Amino acid sequence: MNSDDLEKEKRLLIEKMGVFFENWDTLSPLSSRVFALLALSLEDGVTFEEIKETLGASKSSICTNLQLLQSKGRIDYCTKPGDRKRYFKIDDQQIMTRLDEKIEDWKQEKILHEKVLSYKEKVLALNKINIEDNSNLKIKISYNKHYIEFTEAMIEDLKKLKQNLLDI
Amino acid sequence: MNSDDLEKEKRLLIEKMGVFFENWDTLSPLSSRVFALLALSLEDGVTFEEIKETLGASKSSICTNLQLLQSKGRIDYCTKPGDRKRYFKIDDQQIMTRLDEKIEDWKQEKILHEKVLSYKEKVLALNKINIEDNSNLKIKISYNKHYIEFTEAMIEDLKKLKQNLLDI
DNA sequence: CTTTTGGTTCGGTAAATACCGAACCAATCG
DNA sequence: CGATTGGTTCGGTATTTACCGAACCAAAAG
Repeated sequence: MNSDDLEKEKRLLIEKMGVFFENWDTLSPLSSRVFALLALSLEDGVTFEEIKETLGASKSSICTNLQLLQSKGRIDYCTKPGDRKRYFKIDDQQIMTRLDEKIEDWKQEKILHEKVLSYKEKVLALNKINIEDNSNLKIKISYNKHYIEFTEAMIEDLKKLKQNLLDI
Repeated sequence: MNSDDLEKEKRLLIEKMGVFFENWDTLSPLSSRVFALLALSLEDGVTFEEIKETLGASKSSICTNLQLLQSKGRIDYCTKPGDRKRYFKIDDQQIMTRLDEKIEDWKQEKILHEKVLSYKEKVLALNKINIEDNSNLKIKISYNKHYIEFTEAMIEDLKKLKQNLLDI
């Protein structure tokens, strides 16, 4: 295993992670590869120029995608005294940020399903349908309620995982 | 609350759920609204024609998106004896399917981070860097390891949630 | 105060995605 | 059998998204 092989492995990994994160975190292809590149770095940060060169993209695209990733809380940068360059790196908080986003998403899903349930109950009331008379309906409604419970459990689990991470 | 108000509430909900599921489950706008419509139905299924009319989309678009949702395991249909129409409905298994997909995603994320760690260790080895000499590096590497543990915990939690759902 | 460096902004193009209409097929009906 | 119903397929267009180049700005160096 020499330096060349490692460079190849790096490029391969950037590509693999790139494809994965595109869907996983809904990033543009380039954003995703920038993120991957930073995740692989052992330095204190990677410069604009180096990112541009390794990914072979234009200055402007790199810039926009760096801004995008920063605004999403996925990366940030630091500077070194007497050096105007920015050293981009993965945001230390990014996992937390993403966990918080996931929690928000599940909360949203829960709220929506509560609204679905409430809508269905209104329909039943308006049409004077007794749920007990129709086992199919009964199953549907109880399924809804179960799903809401499921989202609650999911949210609780995510909160616990978050707390575990904070405790490290 | 009359029938008209309910119809309005339904359309509003379809729109809200539509927007949400587009990102949540990476569906096309129309797919997402079809899914929402089916989720709100109290009947045993909704016909092609009714979906088309409520969503005001073309026959072909409805068709393609119904196929897409079926291939993703999000919806399916049943037929009624002596009736050629298909009655589309939410797939009973869809939550399971989605949970399984989530588990697969986290497994993938775990694998990728293991590869990142392995890559980093190779870089250190090649450059004969002792991690103990550099607290920054040490933190980075241990962060990686913690993250892998985190993905494991996440996967376990998801599996438990899945089992709970199966037990209902 | 000109030049260079590091990065941003904006207008435009290329590519991907979502949707549509028309032609089509297969099953049923008259 | 031809007509109708229920749904599919395919070619094309509109919209969105991703990216680029060129002009630009601000800080520092010469």
